[in-house]
Amino acid sequence: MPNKIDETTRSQPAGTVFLIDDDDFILQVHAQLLRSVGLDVRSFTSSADFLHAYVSTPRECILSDLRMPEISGLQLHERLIERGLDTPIIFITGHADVATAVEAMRRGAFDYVEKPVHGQHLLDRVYAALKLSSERYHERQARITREARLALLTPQESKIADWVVAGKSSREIAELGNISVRTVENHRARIMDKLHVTSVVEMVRLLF
Amino acid sequence: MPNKIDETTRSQPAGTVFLIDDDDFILQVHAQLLRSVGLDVRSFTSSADFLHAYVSTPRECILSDLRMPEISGLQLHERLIERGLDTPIIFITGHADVATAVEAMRRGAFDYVEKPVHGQHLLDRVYAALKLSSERYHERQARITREARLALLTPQESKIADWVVAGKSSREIAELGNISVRTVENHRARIMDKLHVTSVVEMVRLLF
DNA sequence: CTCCTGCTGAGTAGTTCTACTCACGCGCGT
DNA sequence: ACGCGCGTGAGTAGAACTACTCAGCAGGAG
Repeated sequence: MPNKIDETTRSQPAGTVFLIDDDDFILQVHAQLLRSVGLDVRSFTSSADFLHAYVSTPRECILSDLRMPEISGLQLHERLIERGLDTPIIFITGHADVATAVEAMRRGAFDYVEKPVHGQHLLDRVYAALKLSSERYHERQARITREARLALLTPQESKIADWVVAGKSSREIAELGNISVRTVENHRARIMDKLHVTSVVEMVRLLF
Repeated sequence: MPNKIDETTRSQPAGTVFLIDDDDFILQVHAQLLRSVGLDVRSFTSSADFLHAYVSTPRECILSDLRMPEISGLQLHERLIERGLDTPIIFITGHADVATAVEAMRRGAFDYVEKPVHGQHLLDRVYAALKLSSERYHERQARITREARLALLTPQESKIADWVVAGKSSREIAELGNISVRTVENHRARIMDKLHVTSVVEMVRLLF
């Protein structure tokens, strides 16, 4: 029946690799390697080009040269972090020094590979990076959902929600907030409604 | 009144540094630097000596040479990981190569410093490592407490506890376990008692 | 065999939560 | 001025949970 695999299904187990290198030849060699195993490859000859075109996907990683004109690999990494992005990034370099390598790793680079690159080794690292990316994507999605729900709450409601999650009973909350128990119960009902939960336990699991 | 500061209070804000280097001179230089800022320093001339004497403390880190006879720094790190220990480890090395450095960082080393060592820089990294150690210590303590509580539960009780945390009501649990609602309620009471919690919310926060 | 623990079940009573409904006052924007 | 969102409060009813007590039965340890 399914003679046509849709985009989502196809890109899910594979993934996207953003390739950045100022050397066109290297770019093509790496692209070919990655494409040969079914990965979606996007090539860029400069950090600026990449930063301009980059749109986050659910399962991705960055494979970047370290030494490049204008925006170096480390600077690129910094820019991404500034944007709040935690896409796994693998650096490839020919002329490596220990200090730079350690600095890159300390700042959270996923890996640091020296040229000449060994094909299978690179693929292994790329797959590991993609796996991490996928995990982070799902965490992020969960967080976004949670925050969207929280945003629906009025200030008073979220204050009361915090107390509920802290384990306070309606009566205790009433005392803490100098309001009646009935009002607390009304707020609780509205909170549960807005958060789409049916019990306190679900609510705690969502907000804790 | 408190003219005598007890051991706990004194070692809390400072911390312990385990120093490992096969070069006695280096060992003494580093020890002096660290002791000058009030840190508790334990020196070892080999990984084996250290591994034999090592007892975990709440706030500590390891400062180890990388290249040593018999058990190298990387191997030492591996042994620690095998033992389930995540003590922050800072490697110091004179003859560094990028591959080793990256490998060490990838495996979770806290930092990797090249000789000659800049005093203040090293101290900064040591303090950061101690901070991480302290955080992990508290997390670990919390986990141990939780597991100790869980161990008190009988098999049936922990099964029911899981269902409660999953948001099931007593009636639902009764159906799932083919037992009466009253029995579930009895188990719940005993569970809350054993876990030292006074509400379902506390229980969820403890076990989730 | 007897004792102890774990699992099961129930009675009773009280507290707490949930699900509805309705209502008043305040401030804000049209 | 009017509507609307927000916070406040309440009535009613039922469901769910908590806190005690008691008790039978199976299985393992002594």
